[in-house]
Amino acid sequence: MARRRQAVTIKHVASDAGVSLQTVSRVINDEPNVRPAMRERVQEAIDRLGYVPSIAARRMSGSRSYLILALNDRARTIADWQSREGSDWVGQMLLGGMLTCARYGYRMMVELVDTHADHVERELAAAFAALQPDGVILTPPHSENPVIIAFLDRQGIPFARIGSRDAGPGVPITMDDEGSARRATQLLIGLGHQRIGLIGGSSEYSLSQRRTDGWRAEMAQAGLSTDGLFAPGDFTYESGLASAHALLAQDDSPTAIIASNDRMALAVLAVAEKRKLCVPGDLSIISFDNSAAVRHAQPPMTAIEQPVAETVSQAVEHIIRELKTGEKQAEAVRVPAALIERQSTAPLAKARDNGLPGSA
Amino acid sequence: MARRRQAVTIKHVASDAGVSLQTVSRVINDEPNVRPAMRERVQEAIDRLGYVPSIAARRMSGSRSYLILALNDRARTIADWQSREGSDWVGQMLLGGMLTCARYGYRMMVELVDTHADHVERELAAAFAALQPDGVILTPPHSENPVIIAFLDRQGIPFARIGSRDAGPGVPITMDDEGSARRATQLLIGLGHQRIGLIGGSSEYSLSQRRTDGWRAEMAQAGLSTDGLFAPGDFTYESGLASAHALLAQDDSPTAIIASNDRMALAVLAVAEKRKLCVPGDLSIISFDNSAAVRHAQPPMTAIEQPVAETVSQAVEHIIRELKTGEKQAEAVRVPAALIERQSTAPLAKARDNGLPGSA
DNA sequence: ATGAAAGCGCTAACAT
DNA sequence: ATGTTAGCGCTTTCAT
Repeated sequence: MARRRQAVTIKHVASDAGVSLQTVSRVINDEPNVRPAMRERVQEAIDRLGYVPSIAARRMSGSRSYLILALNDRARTIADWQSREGSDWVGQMLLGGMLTCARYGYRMMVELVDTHADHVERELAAAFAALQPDGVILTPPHSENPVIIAFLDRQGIPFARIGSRDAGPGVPITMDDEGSARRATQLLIGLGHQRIGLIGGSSEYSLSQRRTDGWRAEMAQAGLSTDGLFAPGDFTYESGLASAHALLAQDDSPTAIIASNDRMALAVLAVAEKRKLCVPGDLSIISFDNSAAVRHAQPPMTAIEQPVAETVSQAVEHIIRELKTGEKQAEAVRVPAALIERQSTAPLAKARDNGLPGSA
Repeated sequence: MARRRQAVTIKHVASDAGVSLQTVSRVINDEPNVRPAMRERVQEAIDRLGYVPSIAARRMSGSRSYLILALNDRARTIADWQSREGSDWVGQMLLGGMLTCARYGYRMMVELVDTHADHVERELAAAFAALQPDGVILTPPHSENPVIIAFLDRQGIPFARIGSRDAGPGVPITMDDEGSARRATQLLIGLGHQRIGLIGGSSEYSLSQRRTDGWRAEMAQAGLSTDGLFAPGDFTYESGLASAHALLAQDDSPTAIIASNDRMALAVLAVAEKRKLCVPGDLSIISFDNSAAVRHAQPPMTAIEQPVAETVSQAVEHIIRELKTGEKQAEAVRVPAALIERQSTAPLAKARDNGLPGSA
């Protein structure tokens, strides 16, 4: 193993440009008190030598690590990767996060942490001691884990909480769950549906509540009842099956169902098929989460896109801004989500009202 | 911005245990020349204080960075993420890579690099200067980029080349492309097919050639001709459409087609539908790459699983072994891939021979 | 088997 | 506006 030292250091640049280390440091950190001519001379030496500062050395001298850590739930993330269902949270995070980080000279690293477990704190402390990140992005369900939030607050480190609207330390950023649920409900109402069911998400996620709230609010505004139209779920396919069965077994069963994620939407589709209900002829379905499986389902499903990349990108922007200016962002951010119409939603078939299956 | 210093350093541990820094260093690095009793005493102090070494400080003193860099092609990776088609290379890389790294106290970082471009070298040098990784994992098409390989070789850094079988510096690791192609061909021959077509992958990837070779070899072994049964492709859906049309427009068109990736397989399915061919009644299809879209297609497709996670995991193991022992692994590694049968493959329908569509 | 001293590349604090 | 000095936390010599 050859000892791999930095090939070209700030010293080389300094001697090449005939200035002190400090002046070079000022140039690379874009600090004041350097005359333009001098700045130019130093920059030229930097370019000529191909100098790039070492992150490790910068961190050592008590400055930035230029690292932003994305904290994801270990069990969930691994399960998602293993299922290969294409609900590619981490990929979308990296898409938004890495590219935005790169624009500011930062890098993004993914770290897996167990939400449940008494050792969260130790795990976090270890990751921080090893990596010393400058900022952190929390994803659900970490975004609302009081232990994690308190830890980050104590560190005095800027962080974003994705999927949370709670006040408190850290910037809360959501993907407008309530608004999306309202828009989905609106779409169905516009198609003539009146009995619109909703399968909720895991109560561990506050966004589940917000989606349910949005649906209830929109139904109420249209003067429609939600009695017997809510079924609980926990984001698993199995819970989707159970809830779809429960909703559709009723006398006055819904003519449309909104599922709080993609797997439960696929479950609704499966149940509809089993009950010989045509989608969208007899039953309209809308999925929260526009994953590959949803798009390739038969029929392709109307879905709400989760703008994960855009959300993480904004989170990074906030963190870096706070790092630079020191001012905390107080207000919550809400990233709009698109509703994509496909073939799982259709006008309510009148024929069904007289009890006859199928159309005229 | 509070100055964030290391909370507990090697100094704290040393004074807590009443030994010198050096002894603590020996313990955490598992070096010899420490008496068991002393080792234990130090370890206890480490545990009590929750000490974790700083990666930056370690790197600074000319030792490891405990970082393994995964180099992915920028354009391709971003396009994959944006398409959201669920062919989740990076996710699977992280699944295999991060977890294996963690077992050895390493971390994995993803870095995007342009394969084409005169500035590859500068980009690489910058990433290395900033991050100083201990090892690198090259993914296609980087795995066969001579500029990148030469650069890494000059650095004297251990690296793996995924998807390459070429000799040279770095450990070549493939997912047994040739064997998988043979097995897919075998399956179809076993079902009675004789005219088995193949749509090749981009010639920029050597694995494309290996897949084609496997198919040709297996056909030859069964005494079957491949005349007019090969169509070129470049992994895009569009190229899949063109090639499927070309193959199926012939008089003596194939009764089965193997597509060198998932998108082209989906294209074959679309073309079959347009030509009123039943899958698998009139045409069997096998996809290289078992992505979500392939599994949710109508019908769900028989596919070859790309064991990306396992492959990257093995790559990490090799790199860390080389880091520890200093000995290079010479032989190429071949990770077996599973062939998953679904409903896009079926026995050759005899009825079709007399020109009548459908079965008896 | 253990310890002491030097230095890695950089920045903060303090000169000038 | 520029330079000098003193570490940051750790590992590598080199003593003992």
